[in-house]
Amino acid sequence: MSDKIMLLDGHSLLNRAFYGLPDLTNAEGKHTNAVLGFLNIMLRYVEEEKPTHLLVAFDRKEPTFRHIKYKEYKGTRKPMPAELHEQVPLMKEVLKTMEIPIITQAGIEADDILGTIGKEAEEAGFDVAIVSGDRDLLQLATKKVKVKIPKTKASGTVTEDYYEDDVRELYGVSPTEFIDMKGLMGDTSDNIPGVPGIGEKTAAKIIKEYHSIENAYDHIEEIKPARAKNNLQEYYEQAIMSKDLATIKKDCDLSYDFKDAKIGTLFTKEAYQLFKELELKSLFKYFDEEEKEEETLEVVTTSDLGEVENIFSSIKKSGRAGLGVIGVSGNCKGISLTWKEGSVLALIGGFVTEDYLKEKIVELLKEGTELIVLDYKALLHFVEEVREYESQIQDVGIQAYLLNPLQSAYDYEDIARDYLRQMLPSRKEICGKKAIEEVFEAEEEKTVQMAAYFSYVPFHAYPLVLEKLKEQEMEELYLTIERPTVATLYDMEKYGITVEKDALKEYGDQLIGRIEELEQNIYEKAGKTFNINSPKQLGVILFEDLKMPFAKKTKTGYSTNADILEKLAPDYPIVSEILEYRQLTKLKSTYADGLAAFIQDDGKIHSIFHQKVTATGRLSSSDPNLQNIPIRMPLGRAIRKVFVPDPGYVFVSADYSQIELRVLAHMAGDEHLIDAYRHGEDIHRMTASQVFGVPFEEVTPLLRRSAKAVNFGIVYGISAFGLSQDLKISRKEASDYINKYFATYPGIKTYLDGNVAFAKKEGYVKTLYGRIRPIPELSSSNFMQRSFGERVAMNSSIQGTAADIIKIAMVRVSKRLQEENLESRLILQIHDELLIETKENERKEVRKILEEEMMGAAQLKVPLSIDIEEGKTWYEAK
DNA sequence: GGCTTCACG
DNA sequence: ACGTACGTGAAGCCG
Repeated sequence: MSDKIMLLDGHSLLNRAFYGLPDLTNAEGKHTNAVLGFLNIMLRYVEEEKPTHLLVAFDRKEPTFRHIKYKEYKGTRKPMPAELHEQVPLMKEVLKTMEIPIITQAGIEADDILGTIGKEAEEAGFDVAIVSGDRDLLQLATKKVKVKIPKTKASGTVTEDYYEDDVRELYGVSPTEFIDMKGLMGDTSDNIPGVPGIGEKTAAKIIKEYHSIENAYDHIEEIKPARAKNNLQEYYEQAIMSKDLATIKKDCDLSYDFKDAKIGTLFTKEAYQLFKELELKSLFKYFDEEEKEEETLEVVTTSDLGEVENIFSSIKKSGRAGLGVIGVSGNCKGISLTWKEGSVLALIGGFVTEDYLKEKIVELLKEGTELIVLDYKALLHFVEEVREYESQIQDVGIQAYLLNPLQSAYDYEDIARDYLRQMLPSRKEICGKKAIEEVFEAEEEKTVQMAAYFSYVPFHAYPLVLEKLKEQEMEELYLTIERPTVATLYDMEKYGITVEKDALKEYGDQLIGRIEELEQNIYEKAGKTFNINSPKQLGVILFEDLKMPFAKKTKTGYSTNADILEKLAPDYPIVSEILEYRQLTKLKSTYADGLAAFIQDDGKIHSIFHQKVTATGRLSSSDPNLQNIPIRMPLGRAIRKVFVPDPGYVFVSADYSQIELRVLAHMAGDEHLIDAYRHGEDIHRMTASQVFGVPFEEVTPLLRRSAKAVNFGIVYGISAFGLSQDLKISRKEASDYINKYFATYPGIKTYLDGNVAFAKKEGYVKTLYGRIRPIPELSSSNFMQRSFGERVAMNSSIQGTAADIIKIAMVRVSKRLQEENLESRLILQIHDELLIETKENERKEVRKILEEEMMGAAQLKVPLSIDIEEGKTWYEAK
């Protein structure tokens, strides 16, 4: 069997892959989708074609186009997006590690390289396969040279293979005649002019008959139709030039050696290292264990009590240990400890009881050991007593979140990847959906490894993470705000909030009747039954069956959201009923039924508060989300009546008044806005008065509402379009409002612009307390993404600073409650609001604490102000 | 699992 | 010309 060489068109394939795959980046923000796509195509073909030799041709530098002068002349040359551009050198590096030769040569384009090597390889007796995303390469097909064109589709990559005969079959001409055809018909995408008036049909007909432009010209009188004849006569020189432009050279002077193209292992150690760095996990399967050098941790799992005690005393001596708790929230299956290079202890099952483990952990802390964990709050759920030693506990998960809040997770495999540059199998990969015990029974070895990672990773990552935290000046933020917040959240989770189950059930039942009534009315008016909950079906009913006008937006169908339906409601009674139906079913499914499912045996809901989720530093809540309980509409608001305090307690709630605008006033240092707040003005009315040029007393409710929307818009990163949508006014008007606003508060404009400029330069924005939010979108080549990045830059330091202040307030309030030995406790945080379950006789004291600690949480250039309310239910306390 | 919609700040 | 307000989580539909 003869040797087979596969020649790849580097830029063309990268290009294909880039546009065929969704964006993908590694932890450092390097874009990798084109590289991955390229490799997937290449490896698949290596598998299918089994070539003995492989090489890749690249253009010299930029993706030079074949006919660059025309491109530039016409100004149609699109620059390569930066996200793709940066992947070109990366791709070359990858190929180098796989020992695949790259051929580039000054002044010679990639397809000429492919043409030349293809021909020379054929002459040397190789079977040849040329891979490119560019159909122009078809002219290189012969009986022995196959051209492969991959097509990246959503369903996967489909390939078209062309030998000489396949080209003939498809176009009716030979590959070389294909060039002549192009010379006649031209190619707008390549800016080959061709002959005016001759398209694909005519060109094919002429070349089929005369086989070349020159020969056709010799028989010019015979050419039909007349238009083609005349134009060919007139544009003959242009046709010849076009043909020349379209011709891929096969006689370039290249220096290369087929020997270098001989395929080696491909999957070298170096390649594995690089793939690891790029986080191309899906390619790991190609490597042998040898290249992976997956170091398994040496883990001690002793069943000798004496040995365990010995180890604990050497941990105490070392002063620091990584600690992992294995199990789910409080239900501990074991722990692992890492206390020096290469020493890991996993204690799972066997003689170790939960109480024994808890005791040992507290003992370590008592003797001054610093414990490094991935999730301090989880540790608290296991051993609450550790809170007394908070200064000795480091939460690497939170530290990693502060360094990059954009990640989706901060599990051990994430920290190991980002800071230790190790790709560890995740818990999910090891256990799947199974419970730990189950896996432990079947695969003890693996479980022990995983357990070890839980302490190994934080222990080894901590020094690195801490150093970066210091570099970024966020250590204080961590020590004074984030770490103390952990125990506060733990308390809120543990206390929970009582929900009256029966009352909730009744609330839900009372919705059913009306929902069914609406359902029947809607079916009747629609003339048929359908699933009202399906936006797709609903869209068809409204905009096709009932022929309602301007079915405006669409992506996967008609848009049927509340904004659109509200516009239709006045003219179509069915739409009002749909809106009401939507409202009621939301209340029923998400709140009535949804909340009921979370009520525990103690009659309470213990939702989870997340500290490592949001990009801005806010908290989030889940299972269930108690931060989005209805309040805006009366019927929804009523659900708050089922949230009640323990007997002998009341709810006291305190919310910051316009904290984000006040933060903005402070950070921007705008004199006018600061003055307004210092005088305790109604800020929206004030804004209306100044922006619309009306005396303060004469501001109408409508004007005030508009001004309020503008104030909101400013905080969100104002855009004329967004404001116009919100106020249902024209873009022009919205734009006028914005301009007037900035004229009124020039300091705000300067600040926002400065913030965007800073973000563009540094790649992130900062809050008042030093929290960062990276904004990778700002360097995107996509207009939409970049604009988004600008809005984010304007919003994040405001939202983030407000979040910082509220966290400070939470910690201060909790501390006061504890210090003063009160029985009242903080049970919820809803972004700008704190809810305190307050002992009846502590109401006065609690109000005082809230005022002092919330208002005193930050010293801004404007006062912080809060509103306090209280009641026997959450409904009343608001 | 992605998309839509909608509840909150 | 591009097609959006910022930040979340949950439910239901549908390929």
